[in-house]
Amino acid sequence: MLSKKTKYGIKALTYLARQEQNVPVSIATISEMENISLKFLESILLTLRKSGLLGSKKGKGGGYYLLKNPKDIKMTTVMRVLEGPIAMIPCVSLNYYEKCDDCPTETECAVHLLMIRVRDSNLKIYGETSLADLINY
Amino acid sequence: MLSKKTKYGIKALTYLARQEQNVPVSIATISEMENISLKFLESILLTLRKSGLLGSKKGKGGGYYLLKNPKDIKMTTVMRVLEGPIAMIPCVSLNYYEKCDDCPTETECAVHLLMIRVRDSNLKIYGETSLADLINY
DNA sequence: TTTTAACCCTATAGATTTAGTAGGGTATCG
DNA sequence: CGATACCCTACTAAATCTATAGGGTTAAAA
Repeated sequence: MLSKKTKYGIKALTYLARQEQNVPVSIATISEMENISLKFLESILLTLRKSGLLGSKKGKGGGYYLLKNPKDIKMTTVMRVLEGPIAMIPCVSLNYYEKCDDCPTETECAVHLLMIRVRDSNLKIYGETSLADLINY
Repeated sequence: MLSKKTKYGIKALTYLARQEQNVPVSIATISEMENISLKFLESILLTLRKSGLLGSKKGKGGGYYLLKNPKDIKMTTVMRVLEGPIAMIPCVSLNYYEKCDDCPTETECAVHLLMIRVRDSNLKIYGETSLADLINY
């Protein structure tokens, strides 16, 4: 299951991507427009800023804004920042690999084999989808 | 992330699928061979039996066995039984659909759009992979 | 018929993760 | 200076996961 954190994070990013000019938008505005709890959203946007996807401006007229063009923000990055590894199991993760305790040889593991297929297919989708692709409805 | 329950369940199913004859195999045997906690495995096999994938035989010489040919057991079924919905979010689930609280119109939701793509691609993989496909390593 | 192997089933508990909430601190603009 | 808005840490309630406990039932073999 996708966490609310990821869901809200993507909604916030697309809200910012839809702005005509790239001026700062306050947490409060995004919170209202997208129906997201203000304090929860605050912590999500903080994560996105620390990851390098968003910039922020403090004080009156401040808020968050995208640091890159929406078409240059791949969902692979967004998902890794918000949801964590794209692989469904550590033994097939490219960035967070970890051996299974219970498998003597992972090439013989059915789960391993299946999850490699799932990982590759999901990586393909996230890799060829950008923020810009998600706002053209 | 894939739960241990699903992981162990798939490993148990493939263990049964690898048997030459379809004779009952005890929980204890599978537990030892696949390094899975006996009691945890017991509850997983119970789930698989109740879902109609496995049959069981009580008493001495008893155990669990597949009710169908491995090539006729699609991973779509296995995943739904063990892990639950294949969709990553209820608003794109075919079998467990639920509307999001925060979305006025879901056709305009970026998350919805993205997760439909992910769901379809995963459904395709699970649909064209059978238990038999996973034991040919 | 008694013993033993093996599944049946419910309840519970500890650990972890999720989804927030609280509350004060800091920077900026007018 | 004071209002606005982000910064950051800590905490908590609820849910989920990963088992474990323990007794009950069935069936085959001695």
